[in-house]
Amino acid sequence: MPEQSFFERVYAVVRKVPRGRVATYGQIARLCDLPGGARTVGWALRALQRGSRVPWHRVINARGSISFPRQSLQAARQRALLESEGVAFDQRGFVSLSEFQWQPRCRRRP
DNA sequence: CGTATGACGAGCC
DNA sequence: AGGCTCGCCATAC
Repeated sequence: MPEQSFFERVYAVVRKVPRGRVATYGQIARLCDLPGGARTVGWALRALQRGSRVPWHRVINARGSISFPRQSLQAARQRALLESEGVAFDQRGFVSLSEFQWQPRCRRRP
């Protein structure tokens, strides 16, 4: 088995984020054993092809907001997808992480 | 192989 | 609140 790239590890983890929940870029990086790799997670998601099974829209930034420019079509699409899953945005466009952040049950211990 | 690139994050103003 | 700097790091070129 060839070693999977960091991107592939990111995709594997993001696929575990359940409907109606969100994760942050930094959270995904930590779950991939690369603390500080938040930007690289964004790079990985950006590289996704249309039609992938990776729920990229469930990944938002550490402040609970969408990391696309406010008025962009991408931001609107991501928000619509999240809202369709029941994720609520406040008046400023923020998601309450304490309410919606995904919390994996078990972690592997080396 | 050096430099550039980002869907980031923490801190500061 | 909103915007800036700086550190971060796997890929892209």
